Amino acid sequence: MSYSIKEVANMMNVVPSTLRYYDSMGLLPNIKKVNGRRVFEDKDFKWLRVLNCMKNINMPISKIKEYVELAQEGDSTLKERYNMILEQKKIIEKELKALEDCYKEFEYKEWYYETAIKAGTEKVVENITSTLPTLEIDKIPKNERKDEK
Amino acid sequence: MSYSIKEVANMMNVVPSTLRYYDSMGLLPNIKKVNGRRVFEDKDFKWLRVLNCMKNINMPISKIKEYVELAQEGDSTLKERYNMILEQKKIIEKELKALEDCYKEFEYKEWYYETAIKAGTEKVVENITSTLPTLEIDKIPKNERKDEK
DNA sequence: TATTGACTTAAAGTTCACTTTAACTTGTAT
DNA sequence: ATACAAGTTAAAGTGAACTTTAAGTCAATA
Repeated sequence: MSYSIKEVANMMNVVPSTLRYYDSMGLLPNIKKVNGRRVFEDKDFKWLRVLNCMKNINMPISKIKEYVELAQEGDSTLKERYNMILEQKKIIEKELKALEDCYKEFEYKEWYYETAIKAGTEKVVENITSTLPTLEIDKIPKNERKDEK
Repeated sequence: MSYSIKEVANMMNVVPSTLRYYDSMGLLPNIKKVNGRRVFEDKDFKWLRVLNCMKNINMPISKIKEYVELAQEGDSTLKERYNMILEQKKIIEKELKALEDCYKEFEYKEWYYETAIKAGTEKVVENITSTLPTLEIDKIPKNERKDEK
């Protein structure tokens, strides 16, 4: 099967011009062209899935491009790519942790507003909040902070 | 206890000018000023934690500002704020799901490169990948896709 | 044959979230 | 007294990731 740029854009939940932009940045190597038009084939989706994933974790285009270029060079770059994957995995782990902490904060806020709405005022709830556990902001270790010298 | 802008910036892992920018955008209401200088107090950290959290989930500044303005208006906006929280909770849930799927993809990639490096070539692994489960990109329901008409 | 619709490129424009700069004020240390 | 460090504002600058525009190509249909 083959797919037009519009079809693939729909699958990835972006507009066609975004895919053209990615292509112009070198993120879509080896895409077939027929009469000057991009034709996506089943084999391309293996990479599109990874690309979609890299975009989801806000990996910068420059970094994705770097990965693409290494992949183009073949087996000699296996270790480098492996290391990139390990590094990104760590970044995802951090992001997941941050998101989970935020989720907890929002779960608390949900309860906060439910309680406040029942009482008709948040004055009541505000006093309870003082017993909240400390959150991410308090847990950032000194040595990981910016602007320290 | 009171804290300078630099101290608070360190705690939030940003630079002072970022906090000044947030302030200029209305994200830091009711911050005390002494001799024209911002002085952060313990009571401010309740909001700073929430702000930190909202930034973590990439909530746009305009939306955060909206929330701040509602909070400034007092109890009459409790329901509106409650709904914003519920909406954001849903967004976090989606983001968490996407991140988890990406994590799986990267776990697979880790195995992929470990196998390829052992074999000295990725040719061997490429054949195995065909049996991989489909990922997020294939699961996006038609009606949630952009550019459809 | 003419029109329509989906594509193409190159280049300019937009948005967002900072970041930097320049000129200035204030409190503390020498 | 003077210099320094750390803060201040307003305004201009930056970088990333698109998005739009303008002008054109091509294949299928009226």
